[in-house]
Amino acid sequence: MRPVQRTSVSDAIIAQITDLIERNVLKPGDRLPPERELCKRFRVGRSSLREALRSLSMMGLLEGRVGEGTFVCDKGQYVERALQWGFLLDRKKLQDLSETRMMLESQNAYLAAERATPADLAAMADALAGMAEGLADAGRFLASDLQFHLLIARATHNSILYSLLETTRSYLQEWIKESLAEPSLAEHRAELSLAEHRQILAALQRRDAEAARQAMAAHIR
Amino acid sequence: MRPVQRTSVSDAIIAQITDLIERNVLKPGDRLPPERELCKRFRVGRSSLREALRSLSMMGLLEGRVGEGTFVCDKGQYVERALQWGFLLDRKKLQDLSETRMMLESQNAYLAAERATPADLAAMADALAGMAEGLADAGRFLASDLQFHLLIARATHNSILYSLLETTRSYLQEWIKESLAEPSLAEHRAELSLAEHRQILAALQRRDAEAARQAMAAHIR
DNA sequence: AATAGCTAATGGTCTGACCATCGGCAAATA
DNA sequence: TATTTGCCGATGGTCAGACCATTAGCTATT
Repeated sequence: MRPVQRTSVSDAIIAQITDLIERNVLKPGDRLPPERELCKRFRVGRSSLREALRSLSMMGLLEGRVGEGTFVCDKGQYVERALQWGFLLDRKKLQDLSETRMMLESQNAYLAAERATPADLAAMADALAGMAEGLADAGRFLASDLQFHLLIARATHNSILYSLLETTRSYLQEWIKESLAEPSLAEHRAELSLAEHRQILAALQRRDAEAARQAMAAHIR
Repeated sequence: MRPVQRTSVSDAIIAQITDLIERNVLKPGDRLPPERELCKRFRVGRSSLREALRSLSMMGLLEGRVGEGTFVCDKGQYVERALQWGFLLDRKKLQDLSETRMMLESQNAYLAAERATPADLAAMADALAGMAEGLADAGRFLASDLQFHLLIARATHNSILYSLLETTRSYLQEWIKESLAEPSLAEHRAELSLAEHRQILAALQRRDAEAARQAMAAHIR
């Protein structure tokens, strides 16, 4: 004998809808049928359906607009929502997350050195140029900085690694902002950061994987 | 003029409850008042309340047990769950996943070499013994194998890394099973695998992080 | 051609009801 | 006395129906 499988109606609906989104039957921007219609199709009450939709909204997969309908969010939104609960993180967890990110980034740099296409490298160079131009404009500098890191992840041509790094994106952004926060050191730090990024890019262009990894590790540290 | 803030009842409830948990007024294991009671306190309908509770359950903050009540989950599993949802969406790429796993495992070995406690190492030795005894018993061998890898992840004492590896585990378990499936090679492979595990453990015991990483990388490759 | 008003559709919320399950208690049983 | 059985109330899970606020799109007035 073994524990019987006890399924909840809402969970079943959640599973079905996420499956549809995964299989791309429901594409970002698509509108779902009205709730009352879904009730009839799923043969469930509106409460159960709404609990499911609410959970999916909370995860950033769906978005309900009064009077219009329920829509599929474009991918990537779910991460922001999820990490919006960041304030619940205790210190240990922040440390763990930071460590995980550093590991991901340095290893990404290693893989990127082996796999980056000329187009990838050109995009990174662009991002670096953006950082250089934005030395005085903190907002632009940060945006270019973030883009640079994401471009490296993309250059691994590994969707999982990219998605993992993107998951930590908002946390990453906050971290970058803080690291440049002190007004007195801002300029100096920015220049230092820029120099480090140039080292990373140089290693990538040389296809020197080990150097790229170490440069990235040093940069983040 | 600016867009007026339109607050949703469920969101307000979610905010209140998460706030209570954050301030530790609600501790893990605590039981919430019954739903009908909460309705009266919050002055809301049961639908809205349940949508809120359902979302919190989905995030791993609460857990509802029929006939008993609603309880606060222990040890925030929310981040892990968020990450889990994160890349649940674009699997399909076993190659990428496999590569990610190799990266995680080798890096885990590196960290574990620096941080494993004597108890961690002892547990790994036990798992290795289990593998040795299970050379003839495929099921037991695989179970010990899996446990060994999880123990390494645990030895990093980084909850995020552990949960990431555990998540990839379910996807790759089938694959591991198949890799040992060929009857002719089974014994040979198992012995080889055992030897490789011994090398990894030896490196961990020597606190040789680099060797541990390389041994793990070689093993998985 | 532009605006104001109307209408239907839709998500958001509330209420009341019924069901399945669980814990605890009392009665029946050994 | 100790154990089992059956029952009852509490609770989460589900359903159905209703009302409200908002939205888009159409219509008629200006």
